[in-house]
Amino acid sequence: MTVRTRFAPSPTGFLHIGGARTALYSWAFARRHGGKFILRIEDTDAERSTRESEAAILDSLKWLGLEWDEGPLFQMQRLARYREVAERLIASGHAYHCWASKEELDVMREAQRARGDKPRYDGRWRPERAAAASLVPPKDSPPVVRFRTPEAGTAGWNDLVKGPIEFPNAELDDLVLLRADGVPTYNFGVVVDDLDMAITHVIRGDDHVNNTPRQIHIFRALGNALPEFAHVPMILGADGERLSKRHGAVSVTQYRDEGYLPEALANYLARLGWSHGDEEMFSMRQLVEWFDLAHVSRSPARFDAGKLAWLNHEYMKRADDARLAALLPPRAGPPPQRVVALLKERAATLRELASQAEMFYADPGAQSVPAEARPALDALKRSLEGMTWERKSLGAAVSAAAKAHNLKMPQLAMPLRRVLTGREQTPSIDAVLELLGRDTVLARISRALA
RNA sequence: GACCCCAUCGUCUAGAGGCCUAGGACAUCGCCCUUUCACGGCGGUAACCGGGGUUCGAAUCCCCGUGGGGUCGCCA
Repeated sequence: MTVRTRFAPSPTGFLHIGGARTALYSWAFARRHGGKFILRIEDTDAERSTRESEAAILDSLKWLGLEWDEGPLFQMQRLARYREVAERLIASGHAYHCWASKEELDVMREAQRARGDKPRYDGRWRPERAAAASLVPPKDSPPVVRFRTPEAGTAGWNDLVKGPIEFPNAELDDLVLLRADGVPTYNFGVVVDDLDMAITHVIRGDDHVNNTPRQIHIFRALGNALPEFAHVPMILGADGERLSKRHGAVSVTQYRDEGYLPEALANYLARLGWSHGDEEMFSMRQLVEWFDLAHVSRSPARFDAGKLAWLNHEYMKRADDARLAALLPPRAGPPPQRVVALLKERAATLRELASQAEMFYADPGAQSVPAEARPALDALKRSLEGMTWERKSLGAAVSAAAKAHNLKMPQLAMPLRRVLTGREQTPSIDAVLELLGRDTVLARISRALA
């Protein structure tokens, strides 16, 4: 049997890093086993689903390199199928119509809560109970379809990351399968789709653990074997709270926009909650080779922006100059590729790289020079005028000028940095001179000396 | 509150009864390199939540506490 996994986001917002990691694991697992990774869009929440979110999610997945083999498949295009399956469940006695209004249910839950009970549907429209209570279906309002959940016994499975999990059925109630308008609810859509798509391994967030027993009952009622389930823990903020906007960037697109490299984010996310011994840096290729559910952590992990930045920096240092240059905003001046070669080692993100690159593109304006450095700077200027414009000799010229005027290297190099770039923190001075070019260098020194 | 799950350095983790006087990485601290800032090199501080068992032996198994997270919708 070939492995088939899926990622099933609802298009109600950007792709969060938690979702991205789930998708990554799901993808890696499929690839690892030579299976298929399928994308499904759970757009049954008409209120909140948007095309923009859908596009953002697909973009994020592609950017991370998570290519899917089938889909995207849209639930709203499968309404007839859900209705058909619901009818089957009604026919077999596993589901029934319910006319309880939302107001009525609110009152019921309120009363349960007041009594200290867990709020849940009481099964009042189960056919036998409705008959016993002489309930009559109202003519004007169409019913929803509810699932008849077993009242005794338990539902359990062997979770591929958490191990055996079991819920008493008494904890569950009769959930809605189909709304009055025929749109399926989450738990029903998932089961029908996972069945139709022949999903073998359901890898999803921890927040779905409680839905699993309900889905198991539906799978069984439909007479089907269960897929394997694997619930991966949540990602929490640095403070241990559920990740939210106030923790800073939480969406994949935000990280992209802030200048992170996709392979770095993917690597970080993969490592956050999964391990292969002590490996910290690995390619997607290696991830696919190594990935296994057994080494996914069972407890939630805190997101560490500092470590992500470190990893990104590592990838930046190793990245191809031309590639990084192409990712920077275009500027007129020294060849971006050479600027990148000089700076990538000192920038943790593309954003930082771009801002540092400005030292080679923006005119720093007039800079003052300490009196003690003026004679040496003037001498340097003269020797620069006719010399070969090559890094090694440029460096020699600077140190010669400093020595001739009894200055320590920093006493000349620092003012020179300021004059040329407006900054005191730059790559080595000879490299700066070379890249800036003779005309610019001479013009700026003259201006400073004037 | 009920139910479910979890628990190793500040953080991410290695660890599947003896290999652990608990390893790695980020962060942090110190030293070295150095014309600045970085990079790099070397070194340090730092953890098995608590209590009971089981065992010749427990970070690893069991129980109870405690703590954390998740879920209790015609939202996914």
